[in-house]
Amino acid sequence: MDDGKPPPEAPKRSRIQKRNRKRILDAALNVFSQHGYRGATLDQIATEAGLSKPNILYYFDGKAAIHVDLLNTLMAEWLAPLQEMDPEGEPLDELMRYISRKLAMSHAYPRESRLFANEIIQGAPRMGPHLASGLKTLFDEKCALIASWVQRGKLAPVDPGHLIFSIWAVTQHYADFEAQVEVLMPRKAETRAGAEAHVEALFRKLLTPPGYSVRTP
Amino acid sequence: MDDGKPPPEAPKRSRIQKRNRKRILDAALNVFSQHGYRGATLDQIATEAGLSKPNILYYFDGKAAIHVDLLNTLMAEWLAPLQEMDPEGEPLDELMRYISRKLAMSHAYPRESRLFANEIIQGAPRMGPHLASGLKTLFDEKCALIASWVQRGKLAPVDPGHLIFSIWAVTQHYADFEAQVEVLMPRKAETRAGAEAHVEALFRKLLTPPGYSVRTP
DNA sequence: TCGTGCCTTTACCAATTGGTAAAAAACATG
DNA sequence: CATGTTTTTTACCAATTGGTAAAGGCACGA
Repeated sequence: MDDGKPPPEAPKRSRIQKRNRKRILDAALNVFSQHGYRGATLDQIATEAGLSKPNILYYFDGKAAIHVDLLNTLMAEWLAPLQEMDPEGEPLDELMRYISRKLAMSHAYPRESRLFANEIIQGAPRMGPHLASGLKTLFDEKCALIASWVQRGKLAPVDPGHLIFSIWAVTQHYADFEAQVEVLMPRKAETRAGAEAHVEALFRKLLTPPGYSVRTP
Repeated sequence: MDDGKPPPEAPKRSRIQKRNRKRILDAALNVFSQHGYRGATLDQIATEAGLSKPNILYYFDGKAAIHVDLLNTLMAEWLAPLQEMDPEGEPLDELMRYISRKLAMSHAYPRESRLFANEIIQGAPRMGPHLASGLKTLFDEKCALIASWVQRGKLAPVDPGHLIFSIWAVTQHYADFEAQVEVLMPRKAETRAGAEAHVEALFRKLLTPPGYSVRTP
């Protein structure tokens, strides 16, 4: 695959460039995550960034380039928790820790979650290759790892792929459907703690292998 | 609330009107569900419907009206399974049946699911009232029902609100993130059966109360 | 045959879209 | 302060946007 951005080569950006690029990306994250690619406008991004439209096009090669930049950055950070699931660790602990980190990320970075959701809902037109290469590899690798854990009896029998899907679904739901959650469950502080407990219980019950240290003998 | 459309009064639409309105709504469902409200264009809807743009505006009072019509229709059908969860039935059966129906709907109506997802992700700007009134009432009612089931020991202790959220999240995920699922799990026929089994196991394990007819004594 | 009411098209609009050219301003550095 | 470079603004542009006005078509009963 081609890298749109050069991490090994020197980006050598001036102070001003770094500051303004960050402003633009932050504004674009707001706008893209709320309206999707086509629904977002450069004028809106410019206004939100406090810059003029031509000035934005001085820093980025067009609307698409901003979107791609956001998506690239996002993917790397987004997949880190899954990547760090340790084959050497205790299987149930590793999975529960992954779930917990994923849920925490949804709470901390709801805009990123919605940006990603928007792109996927629209059929991933600007991210298809990204998915098929990087994500697919990681997904398959971790599926195999989970399958081996199941085989060794360290986890209850479970379909690894669908397990990962349901983890993503449940955790990201709190970010992507925030508007709905807030209407239906207005007390915010409680919601977060409740979500954590619920998600923890949901997956612990699913994954705990039979006869694994029953709490009520 | 005000009704945009008159269900009690006679809609009295001609053959042609019924046919063309259906065409327009179907085309609009495609476009809105893929691009969100702002990303959708009347020209695109018109082309997909096989009609001219002014002709579309002969049947609907503008882009917003089409969107609202779709959303109204959607909400009614979308909530039916939850509505039909029977207070008199066997709790675990009722919930598992609801989950199964919800998953089936996501498979059968992915466009509707994505239309709804798009609207919520964007902060539900054209559906806030709808959520706060109709949905909230139903949600609270069913939460109370589930809570009473838990109280009677018919279900394992669970937060009803978060339970419903996780049911929505997991089931809708297969529709909303279809593009991702298809990349990561290419064999389609198996995916559907696997999803059903996984979701069933996930929630059955969560909800089955302690000592409820253990399969492996 | 002629209306008449429903449907469709043609020809427009003003506003907004992503994007450009080039001048002007700000900045850095000798 | 003079000079070259980086950044920002001004003034545009063609294409697309949602929407309108008005003229045509079309079926159908009197």
